[in-house]
Amino acid sequence: MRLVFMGTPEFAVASLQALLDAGHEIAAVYTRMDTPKNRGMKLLPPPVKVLAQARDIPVFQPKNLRGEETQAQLRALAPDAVIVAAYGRLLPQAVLDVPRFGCLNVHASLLPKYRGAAPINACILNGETESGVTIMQMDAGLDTGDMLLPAALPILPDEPFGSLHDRLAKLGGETIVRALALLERGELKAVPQPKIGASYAPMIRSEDCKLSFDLPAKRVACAVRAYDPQPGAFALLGETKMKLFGASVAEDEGSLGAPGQILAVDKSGVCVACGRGAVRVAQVQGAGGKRMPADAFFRGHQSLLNEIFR
RNA sequence: CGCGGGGUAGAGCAGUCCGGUAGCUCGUCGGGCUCAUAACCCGGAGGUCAUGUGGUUCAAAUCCCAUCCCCGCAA
Repeated sequence: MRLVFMGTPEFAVASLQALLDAGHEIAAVYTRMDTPKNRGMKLLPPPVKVLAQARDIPVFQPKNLRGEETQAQLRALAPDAVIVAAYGRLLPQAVLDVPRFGCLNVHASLLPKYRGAAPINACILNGETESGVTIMQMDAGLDTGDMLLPAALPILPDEPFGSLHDRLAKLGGETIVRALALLERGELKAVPQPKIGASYAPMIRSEDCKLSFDLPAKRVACAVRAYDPQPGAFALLGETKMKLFGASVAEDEGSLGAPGQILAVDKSGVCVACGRGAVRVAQVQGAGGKRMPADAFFRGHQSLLNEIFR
């Protein structure tokens, strides 16, 4: 099939790769503009652009898709379908109307749950045991279009965001390829999203990553995992901003100390008291430092052992 | 020229301001204790203090200069 692909981050790369591997013709790739990133504010291309250029696929990076010229350009590409995966831009109705089969979206949740920008994080934050991807027929709303093909995936015990992200990205690629095969045979059925059970997963703000040890251990552990490895859940230990990774529930019940108090450090990590129970955190990252095993960190920062996470 | 931290033993750090014997917590090796141990006790090995064979000095991990490398924040 002749396709146009729209996507930006690492999550979308897996889908683009899968479409290429499946032999689809990618007429062009739309992605967001290069943005200043990293040390020195270097201008970096989005991951999708890197892959597209490596395959000599034309890349377009319009500011948005509302312009008349941009839309004419898309029409000229004459795609059978537009595949969208984490593009980060809204598609106006004029764009949705261009392809014969419309625009299909790869969304990283089992709709109608977790519509929006950060479904994977929200899913882990809420302690879900199952997630998945949904191929959706896009409409003018935000992730409100008809469902075409869902694919579920169990979340592993203590699985961090990064791991689930990678597995969902892979599943997304497999599922969009499968969906297109069904579409070509006319076997893809559109099912409206149920009204009940819909939820919205907003973009992550940095303050969302601030941990509160007053919460039960289970919720603290979920919060750590939801932002592991990026951008990293954090708390203050003394004057130092500490990021925490690799959390699991150490004790489910009871009060073992003041919330945020360090109970023990060993090879498996640092054990921190919560409002109820305690969590074990395997790795930490101090201000200006790199991520390392908790026991290694505290070996060199023993005075911090008496501080309270807050 | 976005802001900032750092390079000292296998790991994580202190020492640098105020130059003067290379230190801490671990790991490792050997020995001891123990029914036993990831526990405890004793002992040992392991460092050109990133680089220059740079400058200052009687003397540089420490002060000055230059170069290389690493990392965090923010987006």
